[in-house]
Amino acid sequence: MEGRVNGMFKNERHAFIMKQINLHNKVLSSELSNRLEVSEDTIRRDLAELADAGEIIKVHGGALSKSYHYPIQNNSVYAQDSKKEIARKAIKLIQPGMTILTEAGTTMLEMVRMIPDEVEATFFTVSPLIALELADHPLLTVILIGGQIDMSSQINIGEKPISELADINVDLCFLGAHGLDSKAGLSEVEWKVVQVKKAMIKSSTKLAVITISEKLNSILKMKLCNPHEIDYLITELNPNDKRLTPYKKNIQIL
Amino acid sequence: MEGRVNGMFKNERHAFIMKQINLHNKVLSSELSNRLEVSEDTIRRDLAELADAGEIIKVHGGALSKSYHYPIQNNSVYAQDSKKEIARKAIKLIQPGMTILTEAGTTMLEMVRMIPDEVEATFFTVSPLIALELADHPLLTVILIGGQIDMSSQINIGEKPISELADINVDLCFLGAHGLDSKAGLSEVEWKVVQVKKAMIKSSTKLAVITISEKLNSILKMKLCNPHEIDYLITELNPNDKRLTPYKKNIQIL
DNA sequence: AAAAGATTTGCATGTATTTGCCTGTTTAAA
DNA sequence: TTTAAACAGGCAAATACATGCAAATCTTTT
Repeated sequence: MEGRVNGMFKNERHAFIMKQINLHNKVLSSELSNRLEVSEDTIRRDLAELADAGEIIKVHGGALSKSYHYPIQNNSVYAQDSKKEIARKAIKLIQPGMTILTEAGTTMLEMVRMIPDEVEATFFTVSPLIALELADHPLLTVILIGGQIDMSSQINIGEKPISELADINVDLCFLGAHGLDSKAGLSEVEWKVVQVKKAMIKSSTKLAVITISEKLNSILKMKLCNPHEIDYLITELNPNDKRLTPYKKNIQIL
Repeated sequence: MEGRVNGMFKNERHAFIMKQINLHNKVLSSELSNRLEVSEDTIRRDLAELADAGEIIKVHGGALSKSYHYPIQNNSVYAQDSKKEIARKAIKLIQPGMTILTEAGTTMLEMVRMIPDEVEATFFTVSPLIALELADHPLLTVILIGGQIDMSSQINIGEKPISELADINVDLCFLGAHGLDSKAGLSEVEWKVVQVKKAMIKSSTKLAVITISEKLNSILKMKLCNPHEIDYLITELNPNDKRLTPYKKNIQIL
């Protein structure tokens, strides 16, 4: 029927797939099909060939790295759809040329994955995982703020990131919420994490808080910031949902 | 029938094709045929000649730059086993309480995965992926040296990591080798990467070079360090293998 | 300068690859 | 169990390819 749709050779596709697999240790046929703009059949054949060559391990729906082991276990799918919806809203805040600061978390990861390839912006982040995912986007400049890795929060903590954050000034900061209350504002559990996030807030002109509705109206031990310091609140709910009413006073709901 | 349509000789076409390939990393037969106003047969013959001469890599529908495909595909079954063997040797260098600096690369990743859980040490790294993998080990302290992510090398580059590296002092540095020669020492392709790796070497008391034997006896554009600056050389070969003899003068072979 | 030889190129023929679509089947999750 | 997604295999179309050949051009020789 047709030889090659766009200008990508089979070899290039294979190379791309291998790169993705080396990076993420897994690929989904559907995603590849989308990204490379070829049919799923073609991707299936590609994966079959690579698997035949012993380069990857084929599984139902995609393929895995031959030496897989990876710190990303995305098995709590319960809120997957919500997170996608949140991500969709959050991406609208990203304007071309912006400088953006993000933290870690599955919602953030979901958002980062949904950023279109055409977006051009500069991202700072304290999360290695987010940084790697961002770096997949061709037009993004990604700057990882180093430090000691804290596995429970998946971000870099300590003195170094805090002082580095003090030196930057970004347009927009995306934070997840562990605790969020209309009166008490953002709160956290861990002191070390709070220190870093406070520094993140201080470095940013605007603050967007991203969270699933479950986390609303909860107050945790460590206070992070007041409600009026938050500029945008993004949840999976409709902005007019009455659960969001208490927040409307200070915050723009998306 | 007709020899040359317009005023372009075969050599000129070849030169043009090489220019295009160096510029875009790939060419399409159809495009070239259009652009140069010759038949696709002629282009095919041109590409075949250039491929025979080893200048390019021919693929169905066009050709790719040699350097494009080179660094990507090194995941044969054999190489995988070699990397495990290398990793086993490298781990023996890790003593409890040590401070260690590592770069990126699949061999490094393999090594990091094989580190036993009981090992207690401090790791610095410029690779987000390695950092995440290291952070899986309960007793390791992992410090990620931040900076702008360079996707081709998978490490953080730029001024920041270099100045940060200047502030630390570690017992042992693990480097992979892109080019290694008994007389010329370590070499690299990319300037930006060289800068970071030089800083890594400077911060370290001992230097261990990790590489599969394929990479031995190769010299690349950018020099990284002299052979006598290398303390350990780790390959998948038996230390008594004669291919390693030239290196024994300056370096301890594991 | 003319003839002979070599090279280069386009064309025609038949073959091979690549790819999307179609069918029905298997698989995995709700 | 039911249902949607993923799969395998076959088919058809569009290219891409290899080969042989003849014409045009270039090179060498006479």
